[in-house]
Amino acid sequence: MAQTQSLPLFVQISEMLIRDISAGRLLDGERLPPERDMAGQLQISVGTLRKALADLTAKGLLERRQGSGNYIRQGSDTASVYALFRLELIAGGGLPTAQVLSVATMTKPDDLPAFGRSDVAHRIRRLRRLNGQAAALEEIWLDGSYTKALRVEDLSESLYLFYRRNLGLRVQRAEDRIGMGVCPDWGSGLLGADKESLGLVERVTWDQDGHSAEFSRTWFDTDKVRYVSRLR
Amino acid sequence: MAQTQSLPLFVQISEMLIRDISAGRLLDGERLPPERDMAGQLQISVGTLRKALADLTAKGLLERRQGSGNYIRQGSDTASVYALFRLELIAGGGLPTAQVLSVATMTKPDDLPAFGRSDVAHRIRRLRRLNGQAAALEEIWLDGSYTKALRVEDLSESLYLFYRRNLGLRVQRAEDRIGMGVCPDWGSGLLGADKESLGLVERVTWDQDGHSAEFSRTWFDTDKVRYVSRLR
DNA sequence: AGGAATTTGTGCGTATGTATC
DNA sequence: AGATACATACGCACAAATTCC
Repeated sequence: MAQTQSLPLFVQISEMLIRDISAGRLLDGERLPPERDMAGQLQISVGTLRKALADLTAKGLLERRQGSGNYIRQGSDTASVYALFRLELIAGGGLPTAQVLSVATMTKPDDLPAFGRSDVAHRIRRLRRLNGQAAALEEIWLDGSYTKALRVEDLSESLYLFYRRNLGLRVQRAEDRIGMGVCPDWGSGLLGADKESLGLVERVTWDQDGHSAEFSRTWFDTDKVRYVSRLR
Repeated sequence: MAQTQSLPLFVQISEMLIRDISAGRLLDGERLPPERDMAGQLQISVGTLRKALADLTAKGLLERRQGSGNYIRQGSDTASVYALFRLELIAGGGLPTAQVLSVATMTKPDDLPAFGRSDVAHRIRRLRRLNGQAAALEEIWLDGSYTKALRVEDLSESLYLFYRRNLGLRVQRAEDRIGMGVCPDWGSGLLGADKESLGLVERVTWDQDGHSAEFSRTWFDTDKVRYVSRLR
């Protein structure tokens, strides 16, 4: 099992299992083979497998029952397994898409809280939709230490996928502050009927090394949309 | 290292370190001894110590740097280390206290979402304060499967401590839904000036076995208070 | 600049405890 | 009560990152 210059073995196993769940090869409620058997099939040690399974548990995809077995727990959304937070329609669900409005790089304005290790940051403004309907405005400040430049065409639908694949940045932890706020100038009109007051979530995220990576604000109409955060 | 009928060793170590941080015996930025030395001092194996340290990392209290060392990262709030979520004054901080208004046990009303394994639930209503000032109303529905009866005098300041110590219930995961709502009848007047609309967080929590344990609603004045959730 | 020493990360194997079936 | 299966704990070897000289 030599595996230099690739991801750690337990990460490979964990991601393989996540793919199996996403693809429907492992179904909700299904029981996995005993750890020793499974480790034997995969040609890895029990300890390594256990580390991969602990990862799935942390993501809420697995339930481990001592004396019983390991059971797949497929969350409501398999697509956004990596997502710690999501927007959803009050009615429930909604297909999420995101449209990048602008990207800019500048020295951090004074009204931002302290985060990251650089004086500069990339500002990403997005309009997020659910089932095609405008649902929220988002302004993300990514610390300048991860990349020098950022272009609109770099950004795929999933920011976190881009962060991970292109910048080597993995978001490990986040803190949300929930309150109300007024619609920013640049977003006026984009959310439909103008409201005096919108739901506002301010978020700071941290990377795999414990450094704060992003500060972001998300404005949304609380009559149409809910903001869901998954904690552990 | 026999340790029957007490908490696992790695949990004991983790909690000891958290107490050390809270008490100021370990300061922000401080570097811990090498793992092997530390394990030797504590008379435990390196693997066990590593599990405790992983726990601190997950809580955002430690930064581990390969080839360098383990560094204390003291969050803004040392007191509520166990908390996944907290209320704070917009100005920042505030000493949290909670006053139980009522406890009742009944079959679950229809307007609750599906959670837990029992048909009955305990309803706990609390008034939460910050620096003595009324900050939020809270209605918690605890699934009936954890205990038959619940009395006001059972409940300590920290519900989660009570859950763990008396009910064997450890909250492992939670999901918050953020929106707006109107003040419930039973709480009118308690939050001071009547508002048309309050911040509302609906929360479902899961126990160590992956069963949903609680459903709760928290109402708060978004002009005075912010709701903070810590994700991982 | 570069190599050695230090320190954490990964992976393996094993023994024993404890919950479930 | 016995078998099964996960949980905890120990120890070792080597890899990778950092630091120091």
